Amino acid sequence: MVAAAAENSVCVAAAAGGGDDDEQLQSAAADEGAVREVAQAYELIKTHQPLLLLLQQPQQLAHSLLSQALRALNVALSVMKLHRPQQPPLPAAGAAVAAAVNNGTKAEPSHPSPSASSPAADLGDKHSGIKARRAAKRRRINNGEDRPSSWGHLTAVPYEDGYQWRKYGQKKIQGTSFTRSYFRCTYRDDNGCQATKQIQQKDGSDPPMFQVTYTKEHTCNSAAANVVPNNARRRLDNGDHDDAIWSSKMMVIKQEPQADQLATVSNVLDETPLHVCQDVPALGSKNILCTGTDNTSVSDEFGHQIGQQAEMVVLEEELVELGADLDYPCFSDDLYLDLFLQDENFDHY
DNA sequence: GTAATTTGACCAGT
DNA sequence: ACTGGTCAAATTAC
Repeated sequence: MVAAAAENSVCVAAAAGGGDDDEQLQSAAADEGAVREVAQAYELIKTHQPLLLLLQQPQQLAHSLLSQALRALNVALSVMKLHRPQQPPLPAAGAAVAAAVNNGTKAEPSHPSPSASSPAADLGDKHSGIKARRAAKRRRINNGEDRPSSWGHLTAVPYEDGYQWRKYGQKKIQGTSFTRSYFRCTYRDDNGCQATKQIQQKDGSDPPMFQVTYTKEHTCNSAAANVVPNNARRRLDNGDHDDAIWSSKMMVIKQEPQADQLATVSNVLDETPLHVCQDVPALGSKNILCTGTDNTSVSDEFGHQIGQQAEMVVLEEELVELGADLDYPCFSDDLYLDLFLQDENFDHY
């Protein structure tokens, strides 16, 4: 949950071209979906927090986990809100979404209405054909026939999104050093779920960053069934990782064993119906979290020593400047937020 | 045997 | 013609 929530903190619109009406619509819809998902997770944890604090032992660990997860989600919402100030109102989002989005300034939709350009003006325009097609697409979008549903984010853990995917293709993309992998929902044939996902490794950094692009919403109920797909787990178990992406994943798992473990913990918190990672060591044996103000050295959920207390203060100030609501007393850094702050390309999305 | 991945081929859009 | 996305037969793993 923490990882997934933090991933969403760098959630961006996938349309890279920019400057087009359709892409603005897509971007708005993408952000809308991202905010909705984060808010849903936020509300879920918030609702179950009292119960978990009663049942989980040790309570301190449960408290730390929940606090960090809530904080990560809260920061993600704040950051998304900040970077999309002209986001149109959300249609049917929950109370958390409304509270989070309405907390700040809210402007009218930035994209012009379809009626902004008159049909008469389009006539005689040498680009009337293109405009007509765009208008037709807008009509399809408005009618729900061709709803824009492409969104993506930059992440170090491209496989851990709670859904099960089946790889159906891989391609070398022009101008990139790494192949792009294509996935579709495992339940496409069973449930007709049309969700697809593309994973493109962006660089060879440590950890490697991946651009993950989703298309179409899930219509199945496979969410959170597995943090790491079974097929990926199988391949990792076998040490079969010739593919650049698989090897990258292997690297992530090998270098950050706690990441996989934390995802498992998050799974438990999510009331996951199917829990497949029951062979991991006991929580107490791992340094998953290090929170609080007394620590001189701070670790992220992967166990990285990410800095001293003073650096945490600096990071917190940066977040406040970004508009994040750091209203959680158990503040600690996490890798993804760190990556977000370091991501110079973020503004381009 | 079943299910998932790999990879070259095919197709549509530009 | 080129490129990205998908298909499907072959291959691999359990």
